[in-house]
Amino acid sequence: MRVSSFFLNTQREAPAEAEVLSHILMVRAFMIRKLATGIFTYLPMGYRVIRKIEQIVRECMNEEGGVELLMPAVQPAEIWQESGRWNKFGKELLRFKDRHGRDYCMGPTHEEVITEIARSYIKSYKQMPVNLYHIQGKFRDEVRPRFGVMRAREFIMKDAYSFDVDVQSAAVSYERMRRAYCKVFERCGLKYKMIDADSGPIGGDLSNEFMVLAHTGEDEVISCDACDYAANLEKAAALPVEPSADITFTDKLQEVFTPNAHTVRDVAAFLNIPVQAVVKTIILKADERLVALLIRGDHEVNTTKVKNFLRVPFVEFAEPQHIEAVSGPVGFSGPIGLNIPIYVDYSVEKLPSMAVGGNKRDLHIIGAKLGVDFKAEAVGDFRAALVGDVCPKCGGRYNITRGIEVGHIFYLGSKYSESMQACFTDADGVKKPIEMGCYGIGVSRIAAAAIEQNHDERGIIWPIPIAPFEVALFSLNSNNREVTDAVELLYKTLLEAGVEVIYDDRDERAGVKLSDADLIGYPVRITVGEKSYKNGCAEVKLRKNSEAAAVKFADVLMTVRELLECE
RNA sequence: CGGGGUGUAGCGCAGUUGGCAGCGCAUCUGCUUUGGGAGCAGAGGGUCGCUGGUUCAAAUCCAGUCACCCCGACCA
Repeated sequence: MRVSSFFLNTQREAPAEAEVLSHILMVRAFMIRKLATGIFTYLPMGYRVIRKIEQIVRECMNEEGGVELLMPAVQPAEIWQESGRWNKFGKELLRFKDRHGRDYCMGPTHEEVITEIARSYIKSYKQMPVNLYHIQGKFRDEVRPRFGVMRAREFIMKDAYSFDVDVQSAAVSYERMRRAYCKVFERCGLKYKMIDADSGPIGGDLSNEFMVLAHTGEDEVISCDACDYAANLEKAAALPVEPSADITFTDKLQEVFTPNAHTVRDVAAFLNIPVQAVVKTIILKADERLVALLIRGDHEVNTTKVKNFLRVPFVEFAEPQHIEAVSGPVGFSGPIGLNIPIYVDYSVEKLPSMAVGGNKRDLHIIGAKLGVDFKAEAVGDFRAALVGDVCPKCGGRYNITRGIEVGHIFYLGSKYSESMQACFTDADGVKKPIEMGCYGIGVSRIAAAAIEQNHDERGIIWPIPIAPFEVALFSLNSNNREVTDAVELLYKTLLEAGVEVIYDDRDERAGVKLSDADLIGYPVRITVGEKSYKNGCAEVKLRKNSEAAAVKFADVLMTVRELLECE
């Protein structure tokens, strides 16, 4: 490809709205253009990257038995009503009506569509296992799109769905996808981590996320400093923590007047005890009922854990009027005399006694004991993990790093097959719901994540497998006919050899071409100037290195091939 | 949806006692340049987000509205 006949318009300055580096660089390198909030055009340079990523995904999926199809972006409301998600999904689901007044939505995901297909055609155990996937534009009306294509409303996703006869077989399908995903991210040249994840609103039991490690990532990843355990903050186990040895605990139950003490910190300061000896009583709304959760003052509640423990669809903090109805004024709730179920975090159980709310304004109670002054419905892990917590696998300590979620795999079980009646007849003649799994990769997000991970002050440094072009070629003296002819010859040679080369044949000064090549981040750069031409050489340089090597014209092709292969 | 902020040329911005709409980059023309975003000379490009109000006069003051960005609850 010649730049003169390509469509390239690099920018020296990015729009002020671009905050993160990948967004700025993608705009400056003329890879994307915003049309509306969270809605982008992939310009030719950017689209080449997307296509490269798609192809890697395709190959890895096919290797593990995936079969590609293409489902529509617009979906009718009926199937969403059937699965029960038409009302549950929230405003992220962009709904609209057609000219006849029928309800439709832009597909944010395709469980409903694929399940509708599966139930129509998969009738026998002989037809499984099967894994269907497509790569397609999704639309989610995100509350706050940001960071360019990192969190766009319209984005390109690969989603796959597996269908199996039983749990054992589904586990094999899940494992194959896990393998395929690792291969995808490795082939894309990304440093990533597979972590345990909560399955979220899509549902199911077993779930892993694939995180690209980057400082600018939006997600927090817990990882062990000693072993390979890693988990989403939502999911990471928080083992019981013993109270500090130097605390003396009061034995005697006693009411204390605590004026103007509204936060745990205030109360601890007023009572002159450590924050960890003050226990918060949090009133939660779990589905339709209220429950109390006891958690140490220095810990935070993880509502996802509570939700999973109680096996309810959602858990949220109760409204003030509900809190007042069961436990007196907000800020003074306590477990003693409370007549809703009380759930206690492991670390609270370790406290010999504690300070708790008194269920009256400005009143706290010290010396309260679990099992004596109040009873727990259950004890469990309900808090968010912290840096320094003990790893459940090996006893090491937790670190927190940031990451960008580029892939997520779920075992769904029969969630959709039951609600949408996708059943098959098994070998024993019994009708059973199909066991499903679903597997997503954010294709457009991978491009952004790769930039976050691979760049310098000049621009992008693409990993070779997903670079828009492998090689950039140009003359440093475009006015010198001999030099230019030599470059033309090199261009022809590389092109005929099947190397993905972009030839910057514009009538520009060397500095312009060099800057553009660095900004766009082609992995290999070949230049010829008057000096090197006299020596019968071209200068070959890797984007990530600072030094160029002089290579005889006849050896350029071989050198390039070597570089592309071993890098 | 709550809190904060911004809308002036393709991009980055300036524009306060209210008085001819500006600068840099980019674009076009010519000459000179040509190994890391060239120099000089010239040119084109605007409904100052939109609507209404105050005023002889509004980019500027007031009201409303829309769009966009940043911080919080979602997700590939």
